[in-house]
Amino acid sequence: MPRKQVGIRDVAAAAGVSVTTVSHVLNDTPHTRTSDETKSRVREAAARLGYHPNRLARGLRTQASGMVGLLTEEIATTPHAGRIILGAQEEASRHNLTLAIINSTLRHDPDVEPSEVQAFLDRQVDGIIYATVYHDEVVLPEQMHAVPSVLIGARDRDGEVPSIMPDERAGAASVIDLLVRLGHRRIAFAATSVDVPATRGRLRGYRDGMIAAGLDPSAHVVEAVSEAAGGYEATMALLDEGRRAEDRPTVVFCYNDRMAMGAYRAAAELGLSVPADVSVVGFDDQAPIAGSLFPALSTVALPHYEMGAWAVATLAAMIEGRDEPEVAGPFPTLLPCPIVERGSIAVPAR
Amino acid sequence: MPRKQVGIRDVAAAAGVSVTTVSHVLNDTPHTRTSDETKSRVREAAARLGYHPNRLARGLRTQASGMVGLLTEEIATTPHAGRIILGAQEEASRHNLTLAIINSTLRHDPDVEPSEVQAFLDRQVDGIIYATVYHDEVVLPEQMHAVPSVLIGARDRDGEVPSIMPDERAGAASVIDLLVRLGHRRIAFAATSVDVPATRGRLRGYRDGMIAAGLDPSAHVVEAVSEAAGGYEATMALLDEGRRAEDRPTVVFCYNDRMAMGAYRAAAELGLSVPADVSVVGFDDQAPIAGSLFPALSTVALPHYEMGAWAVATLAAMIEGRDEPEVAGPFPTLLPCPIVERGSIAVPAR
DNA sequence: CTGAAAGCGCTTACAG
DNA sequence: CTGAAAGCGCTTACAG
Repeated sequence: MPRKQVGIRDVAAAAGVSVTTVSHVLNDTPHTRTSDETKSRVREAAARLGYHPNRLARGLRTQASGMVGLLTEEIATTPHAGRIILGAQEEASRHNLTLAIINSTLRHDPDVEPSEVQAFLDRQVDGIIYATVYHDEVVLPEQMHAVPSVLIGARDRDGEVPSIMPDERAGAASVIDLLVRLGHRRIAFAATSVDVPATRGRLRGYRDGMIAAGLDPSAHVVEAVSEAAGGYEATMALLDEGRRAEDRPTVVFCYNDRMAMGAYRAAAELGLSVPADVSVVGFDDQAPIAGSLFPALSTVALPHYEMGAWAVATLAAMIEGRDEPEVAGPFPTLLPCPIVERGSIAVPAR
Repeated sequence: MPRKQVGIRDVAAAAGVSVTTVSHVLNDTPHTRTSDETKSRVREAAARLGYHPNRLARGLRTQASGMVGLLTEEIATTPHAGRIILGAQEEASRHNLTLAIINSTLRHDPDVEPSEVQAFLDRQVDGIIYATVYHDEVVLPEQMHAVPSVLIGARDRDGEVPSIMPDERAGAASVIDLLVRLGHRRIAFAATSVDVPATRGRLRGYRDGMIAAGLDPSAHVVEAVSEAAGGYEATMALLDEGRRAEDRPTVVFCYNDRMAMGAYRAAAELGLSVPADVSVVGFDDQAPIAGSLFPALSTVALPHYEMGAWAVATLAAMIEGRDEPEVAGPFPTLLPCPIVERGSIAVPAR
């Protein structure tokens, strides 16, 4: 069934020229003159025979495989990994690169597994992306320096590798700014205690925003598990602990969308309407929650697609030896997390 | 920085043998005798130099790249694509294959884009997987027959290519069976009208189950959009349209988990408790909904990981020329959709 | 038991 | 303006 592949020699024979000429014409090799007549004969023959250069052979010869490797940490458990892959893949296509993927199992130590990097190097990838979401700082294995590398979601402990992270802190602060401008003053934060970059950044951003507005950054902060159940408990504690209505927070800003789901339920049980009685804000813009709640959840989006695309674009620049600004640092580059306004925010009742 | 790679010649020189011998030893070539002493000298030299064979060069020589290509339709919008990729990748690792990924844009016509297949063929992939979720039948481009190919989530119109799909129909029927055994009789189905394989299969399964139990398969079926809002409306219509409690369905089985989310809200607004007053069942086991609702949603899981793994395993068998049962057909192979029981089902109140 | 040599399908100095 | 030839790093008949 795999009928013999047509090679450059077949094209050369059909066009009555040498393989050298075919290569020059098809690749538009610079500093090479070929008569227009020969060129069109070659192109016509290539098209007629359905010739497609063997990228393996070309890669061996040029020492550039045209492949980049994406190592994702626990792709299965990170709901947004798909968008990182999508961004990386589409950017790769634009650079005529192919994306290879290896899933790395989640580890407690932040070190990248050398054997997984080696699998890519055996394939002669032109560059490697390591994408993590659970560590803020990782140690890269020696081999990773053999080719251009970039990091998504973490910082290289040795500071040598370009990296990019969402600016969770600024994203959280911008939420407070928006709420304050709407007239809110008693803005609660349902935090969580797991020690990952996201928890620290979002809490800091909340505090930044509160302080900038001259509000007490710790009056309305509670901690709970980062799931719907935790959001429920936190919201119950925040809204129901015998407070008079005029002391009650007018907004519950949740560490993530799952907690916001629990906040909705708590509000409903307390007979409070979202957003008329209490506004709710999430973080992650996690499908399908954000759009499936009623009212639809206002939240902060993570730039997953953009990080994937940035990683490949940066790699491409490094591979081509271009000195793009993103290659220069300082690292990590921080990407904005835009607020996605839906129906769960209103001006405070009083 | 990319210090010169060590090649097979370096190993040969270090071990004092020919490259032929190095190749034989490292690959355990059959029908080849090499003295144990030479073998260990070669292995030691390879280890000491950190030699890793160039897979590009080997692929060119053996005409087998060791890569399989996964073409996914609109990975970004299918929440479970990640698990297909994970299953495919882990199975690929087991076969010493590398997974390359290209995202295909969603089209209305069910034809695969030839240029995307060609991108893989240019890379000399040993096999191609096309994964779709929106079409039940696709037309494969001519080129796809150049290498072993398999289909996920759709059937090849020409019936030549092995394919696999979730058995949505049997999954839905098994839910009815479970509910009937618990004592339910008035089992409603919140259907949807979009014409994709999943909608038809699930509705058919519901009917199969109802008929098998001697129940009326159309008394409690309503249609709505396949989102939370549709589930809310459907459930409202089902539970509230002036029915007496003894006519009211005791279960709302929803086309998908998003609709089930809306069903919970409707029940809450009607003052009905899940599952004491009404049981709710979803379909998809879509993270993070199923586990974030309270009570946690009983639903039907889609075997995404398994389909990804099956695809690569089948491809590997075809590539190696083995006649595994899965290569024989008939197609499509149907994979079971297991029920995931959580807290949203109870025995009916009366 | 071991090795010299051809060749996979390209690109690229280099020569004419 | 065009082509002969070397070589990328391997594997594999084939010979000894």
